[in-house]
Amino acid sequence: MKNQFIHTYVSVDCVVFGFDDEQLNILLVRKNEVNAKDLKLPGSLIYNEEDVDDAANRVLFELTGIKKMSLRQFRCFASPDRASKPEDVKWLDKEYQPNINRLITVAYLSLCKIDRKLNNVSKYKQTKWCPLNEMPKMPFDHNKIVKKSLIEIRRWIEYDPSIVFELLPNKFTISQLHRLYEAIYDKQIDIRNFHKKVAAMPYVVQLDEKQKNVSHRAARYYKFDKKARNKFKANI
Amino acid sequence: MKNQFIHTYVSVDCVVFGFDDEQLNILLVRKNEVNAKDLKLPGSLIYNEEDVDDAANRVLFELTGIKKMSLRQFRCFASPDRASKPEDVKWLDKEYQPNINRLITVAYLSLCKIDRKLNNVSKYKQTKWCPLNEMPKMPFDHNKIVKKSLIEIRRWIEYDPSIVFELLPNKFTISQLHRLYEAIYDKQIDIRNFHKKVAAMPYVVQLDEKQKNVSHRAARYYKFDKKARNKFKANI
DNA sequence: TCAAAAGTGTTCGATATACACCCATGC
DNA sequence: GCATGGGTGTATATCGAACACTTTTGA
Repeated sequence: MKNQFIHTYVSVDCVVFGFDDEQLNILLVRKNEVNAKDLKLPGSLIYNEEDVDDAANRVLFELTGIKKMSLRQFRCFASPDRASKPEDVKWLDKEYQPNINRLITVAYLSLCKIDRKLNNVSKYKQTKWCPLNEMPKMPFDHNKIVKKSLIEIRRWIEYDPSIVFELLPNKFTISQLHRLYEAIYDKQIDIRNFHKKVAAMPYVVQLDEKQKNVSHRAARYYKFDKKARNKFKANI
Repeated sequence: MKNQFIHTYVSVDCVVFGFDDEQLNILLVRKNEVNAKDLKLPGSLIYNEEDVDDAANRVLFELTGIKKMSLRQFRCFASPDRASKPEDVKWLDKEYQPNINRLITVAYLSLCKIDRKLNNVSKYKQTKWCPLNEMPKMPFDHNKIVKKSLIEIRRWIEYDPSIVFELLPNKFTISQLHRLYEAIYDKQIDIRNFHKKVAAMPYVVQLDEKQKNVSHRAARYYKFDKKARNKFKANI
């Protein structure tokens, strides 16, 4: 047995984005009491007969109860010292087993409606939607992963603009969609140009329904039409 | 020791693109005689104290003698059966050690001038630039990796158009650059519009030199100016 | 009637596309 | 002189950016 080659555990970590009508949030979890204050990205070691994509799907299913969430692998993080801080080693000891000297992780992006009822009870002591600008200090290199994920989510949306609707309720107003775009790109977007842009999306369809009991002109609701999206995609 | 979690070796595999003035090529290698006919992607298991990026740099350095080649991680391939074909297991036995039951790999893109003298002697029995449309059947999931890499290289170039110059000689003609773009995007590009496009790149600068001994009007040479590129980038 | 957010068009500049002929060179 | 590839300009369409006022509703 040559010893110079790494022989290691591999994990997945998921950066799950949500949108609270004001800003992007990321779903963090706390699993046990070792470091009571430490929230982290949801993740897991991967099993023997499991692909990394399947492991990410499993983690997300345990969190949300959704079988096949949209997800996108974006990077393997493998710095030799990413799991070497004493508190992180301690956490690994307790959560998995002692003597995990090194841990490689594969990071995933995913999107989730923020009002989705989560499987709080089963696996996690706590789950928390955390606004992007209030990220706590997290264990391992999770802060670095979140930072990189912001670049990737923009690239993902550029590649497939229709995924943003996974961040919105089934019916939404143009205004909500507008705020979402502003949050993602972190800049102001002219509302008139934005209306035109949305009008050019055949997969955003107007509903008959309007807002009720709002102290201003009621906004129309829209929905995302998946079939129209697929037809539209096929034409490009 | 819980047994259900994967405990595995991790490798890197590099898809190195080159351009032969007609089409894109990929650099394949053959390391030993076990499967004498099998060319594969250059790669290596990663060492104990090594990051994956460093491992990819090491593989590329051993191939080309270049210390810091441009490279880009694009995906972790971890299907449980990717290294389970008998001939692949046999290869791992011989090349590394027996009983590697599973192998996860992290795939990288890189670019190399095709006339670069390679370190043929040292490590590889054979290295070969292989045109994209003549890819042989390769071991593991290397054919799948190459397929995915084609999508990624376009995304990379869109993100940073100036990397294409790593595929061309230090001095090149517009015509060469034109053929390269056509090969990358696999479509015809109008030459007049292309000239305009190049003229708008401040980092592509005309040289005084022209082609010699060609049986047609001699083309001007151009070079890529890295400093101008960086200044240009900073302005965006 | 006031506050608050919804909804709506036009103009301009930049960028991408389509398209055809003359030029320089070696043989 | 001819075959081969090099080099050039103009017109049109498309897309994104800038910009301000009227409408609807509840309080």
